[in-house]
Amino acid sequence: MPRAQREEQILTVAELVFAENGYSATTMEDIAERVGVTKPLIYEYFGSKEGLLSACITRARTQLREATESAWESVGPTASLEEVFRAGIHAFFTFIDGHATAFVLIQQEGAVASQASPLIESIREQQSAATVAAFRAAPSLAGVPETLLEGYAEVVIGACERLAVWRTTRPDVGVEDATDIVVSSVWGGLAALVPSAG
Amino acid sequence: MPRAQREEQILTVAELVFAENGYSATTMEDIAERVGVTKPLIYEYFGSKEGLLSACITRARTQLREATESAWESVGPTASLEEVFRAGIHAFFTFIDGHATAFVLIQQEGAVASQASPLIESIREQQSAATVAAFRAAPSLAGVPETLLEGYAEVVIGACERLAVWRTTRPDVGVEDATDIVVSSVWGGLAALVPSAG
DNA sequence: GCCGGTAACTTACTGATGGTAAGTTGCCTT
DNA sequence: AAGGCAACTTACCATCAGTAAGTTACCGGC
Repeated sequence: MPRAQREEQILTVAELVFAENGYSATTMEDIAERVGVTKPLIYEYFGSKEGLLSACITRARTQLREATESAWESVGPTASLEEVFRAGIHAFFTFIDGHATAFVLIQQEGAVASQASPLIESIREQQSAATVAAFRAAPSLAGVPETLLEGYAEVVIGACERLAVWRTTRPDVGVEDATDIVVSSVWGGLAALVPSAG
Repeated sequence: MPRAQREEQILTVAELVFAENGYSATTMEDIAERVGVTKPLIYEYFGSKEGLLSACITRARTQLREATESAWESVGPTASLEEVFRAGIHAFFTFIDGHATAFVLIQQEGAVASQASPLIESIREQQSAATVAAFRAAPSLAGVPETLLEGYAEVVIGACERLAVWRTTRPDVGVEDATDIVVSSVWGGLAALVPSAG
């Protein structure tokens, strides 16, 4: 099997096993066995156990960001800032619903090495940057200082991630409900930034 | 040395070492050596490596919650809901500023066992519960449904934790700035809940 | 249609480390 | 003094991350 394809396969299996058993309880042989190869091949491709986790998280975070960006784009150019805002949040919760293992994995970020693996951190920043870019694209937010915009983006992302965790213990809270909670709690503050409207 | 005292000492060292090197890169002997005891004693007291991490996280989260609650209490009974709200958030960021290792540790939660170890999860819930209780104590929020209140609490906590991470790469953003960002982005939504005012 | 090379993959191993069994020391109570 | 328990150690095992040294099979060039 060609390398690229095998790597994808390993990542998929690893994501599942890491999410099921947790990082430290998972052995490289568990993963190798379920893929149908032997350990050294995985080391050849990913370097180390942490490297494998990093690769899994990077892929999951990239998928998450792409899902969000795609929602922003598909909302149409005539949409109001609030519509764009809501669409992104809705896409976030929808993605989590369909990729539970990926999300469990993202929470295992802390398991990876000390000096916050710069790779992981850069991927994380990409999502903040994308959110900031979405804000900045809105003409109504033109005059708002960059730092404030970044702070708001972090607030929204933090709120979404935490609510996603909360939702795993509250099956009665659907995607729409979660979206409503985020929008209604944070939208007011964001709207207050735009000079003209409220 | 009496057990209770030794346990505190071990927790303090472990918190430091885990925060410095990350969970999987630290060995039990690293910790034992820096404490000045041998491995089996730590196992006697904390059961396992994960047990030790759990104990560290539990202590750190408890301290964090207590700092927040204490701020709520000391704000006085005549304070408005907004003042209470702001005081809690301010206390949060102040605590993080003074306990960097504890906070790095809290982010390592994901490193601990599979299906979110019930112990860790219960500690996490304590903070949400405390925040909800603070909301509920406000007469103006009397009629708001419980689920919504819980959702808002999660939003605020998520926003604060994420901003705290962000702040580690933005030294120019002080405690006051971070507090302002959270209050200004989320307060509007919370205020909208109270029937009479806006 | 053989042949050199490389990509995909394996067997067989090592060292580190999480975890444990079986003590040893010393204080504290009776 | 004796008994017992709490604090702590030495010496060990088993597992698992990581590696060295191959082996197989495909693929391009002559």
